[in-house]
Amino acid sequence: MRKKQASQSARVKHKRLSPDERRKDFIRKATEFFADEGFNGGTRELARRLGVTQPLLYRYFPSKEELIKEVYRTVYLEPLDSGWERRLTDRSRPIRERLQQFYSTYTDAIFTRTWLRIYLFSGLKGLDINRWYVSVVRDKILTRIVKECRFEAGLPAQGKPTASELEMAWVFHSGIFYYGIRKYIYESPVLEDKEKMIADALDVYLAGVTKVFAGVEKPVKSPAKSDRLDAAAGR
Amino acid sequence: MRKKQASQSARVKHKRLSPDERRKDFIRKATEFFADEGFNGGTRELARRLGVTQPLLYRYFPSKEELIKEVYRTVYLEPLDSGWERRLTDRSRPIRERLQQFYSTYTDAIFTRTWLRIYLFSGLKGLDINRWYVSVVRDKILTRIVKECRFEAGLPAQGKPTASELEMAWVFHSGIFYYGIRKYIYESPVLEDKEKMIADALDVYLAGVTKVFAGVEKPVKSPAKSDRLDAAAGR
DNA sequence: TTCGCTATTTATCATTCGATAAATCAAAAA
DNA sequence: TTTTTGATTTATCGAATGATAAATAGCGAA
Repeated sequence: MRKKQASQSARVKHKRLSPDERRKDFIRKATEFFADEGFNGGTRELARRLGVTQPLLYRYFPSKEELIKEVYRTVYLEPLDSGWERRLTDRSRPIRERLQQFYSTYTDAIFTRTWLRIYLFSGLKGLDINRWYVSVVRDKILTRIVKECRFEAGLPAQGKPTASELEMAWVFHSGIFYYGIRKYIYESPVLEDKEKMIADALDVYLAGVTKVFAGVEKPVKSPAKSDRLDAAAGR
Repeated sequence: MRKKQASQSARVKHKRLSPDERRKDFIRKATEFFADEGFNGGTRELARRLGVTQPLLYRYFPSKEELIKEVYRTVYLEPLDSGWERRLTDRSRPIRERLQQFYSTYTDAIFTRTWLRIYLFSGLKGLDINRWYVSVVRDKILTRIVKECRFEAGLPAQGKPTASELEMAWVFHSGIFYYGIRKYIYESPVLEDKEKMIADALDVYLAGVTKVFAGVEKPVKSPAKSDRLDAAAGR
C-alpha cells in the first residue's frame, strides 16, 4: 500500500530531465502555481508541486523574480501568435463575421483561469509588460475595429481613431473581457454559450456604434480630432 | 534642524487617541496601505505608516486577518448607501437620464485607486464578500436595468431577466467598470471626460439593446426562458 | 500632586522566506 | 568497468514575518 504519488515525502528515485526540458516544465508549472497562489507563493511550496527540492530552482533561475519574469513572457505572448490583423481587416467578409471569429479565438486563448489570474496579478503590480499589452490591444485590435466600423458606416477610414471612438471600442472590448473575469476569477454563473454572448455584444455594439457615428460625425465638422467636443447623439 | 515628520525614527512624543477613533483611523489608513502593497504588505510597514509601533495593531485587532476583514467591510459597503433603486426605477424621467445619473454617481464612488485595487485584490482571493457584491450588482442594478429597458421597448416587464438579457447588461456594465480599471489600475490613458464615456456607452447599449430585443423577442415565441436558443438578430 | 488605568512601546519568539554552499548520486564518457 | 560531469539533494544562513509578554508613559480621577 505504497503511495505512488510523486514528490510526497516518501523517498522517490529522482528522474533526470534534460536541462531545457526541465526549465520549460518549471515555467509551465510555475505559471499555474503563481496563478493559484499569487506571486507571493513560496519557492518551497512551488518546488513541492514540481516534485523537486527548493534549491534546484536556483540552478535554473538566478532568482525567484527572474522565474516570474519568464512566466510573464510566456503568458503575455501566448494569445498573440495567430494571424489577427489579416483576418480582422479582410473586407471580403462581413464585419460581423470577422469580429465574431476574432473574439471567438481570442477569448479561447485568454479565457482560462491561469491566464486571467496571471494577467490580473501582474496588472496590480503595475509592470511595464502590462502597459505594453494594453497598448497592443489598443493599437492592433481596437484601432483596427474602429477603422473597419468607419468603413462599414461609409465614413472616411483614414486618420487615427478619435478618443471617443477608441473609448467606445474599449467599452465593448472590456465588456467581453470581463465575461471571462466573471466566469474564471469570480466563478460567478454566466451565460454558458460564449459564442452567443459575443454575438449579442457585437449586435449591440454594431447597432449602437452605427447610430452614434451617424448622428455625430456625418454633419459638417472637421473630421479628425473632434474628441473633446460634447457632440453626443440624442441627448 | 529637527525632522518634524511624524513617526520617523526620531523620538516623538506620542499622542493618545480615544480607542474607537484610533481604530477607525487604523482601518482607514490600512485600506490605503493594503491597496498600495496588497494584502501581503507587512504589519511593520503598515504600523510605520500609521505612526505607531507594530504590536499596537494587535491591541485593536486580534490578528492581521481580522484587520483585513474590517477593510473589506468598509470598502464593499462604501458605494452601496445612496438611494439607487428608487432613482433607477423612477419612470417619470427618461431612462437614459436615469442611467446616466446612476452610473455617474456609482462610478464617482468606486473609481478610485484604493477602491478598485482592494476590490481586485479581494476578488483574486475568491472571498465570499466578493461573490456577495457581484450578486448585489446583478440583483439590484442589472436586473432593474433590464426591466426598465423592457418597459422602454414596450415589452412586458414582469418575470426575471433571461440569461441573455442579463449577459448583455453585464457586458454593458463591465465595459463601464473597466474604464476605471484602465484609468486607476493600469494607469493607461483614457478619454478624460467620464460623463461622455458613460453617455456614449449608454447610447450604444440603448440603441443596440432595443434593436436586439425588437428583432428577437417580439415574434411569436415563448416569452420566458428563451435563453439558450440561438435566436440572434441579423445574423 | 499623587495614584491608577491603559494606551503605547521595547524586547523577543517561532516561522517562513529567498538564497547559498557543500555533499551526493545518476548517467554519459572513457 | 572506471572516471568524470553536472543534476539534484541536504544543510544552513540571514532577513522578514505575524504574534506575544513585559516594561513604559500619558492622562484622567482622587
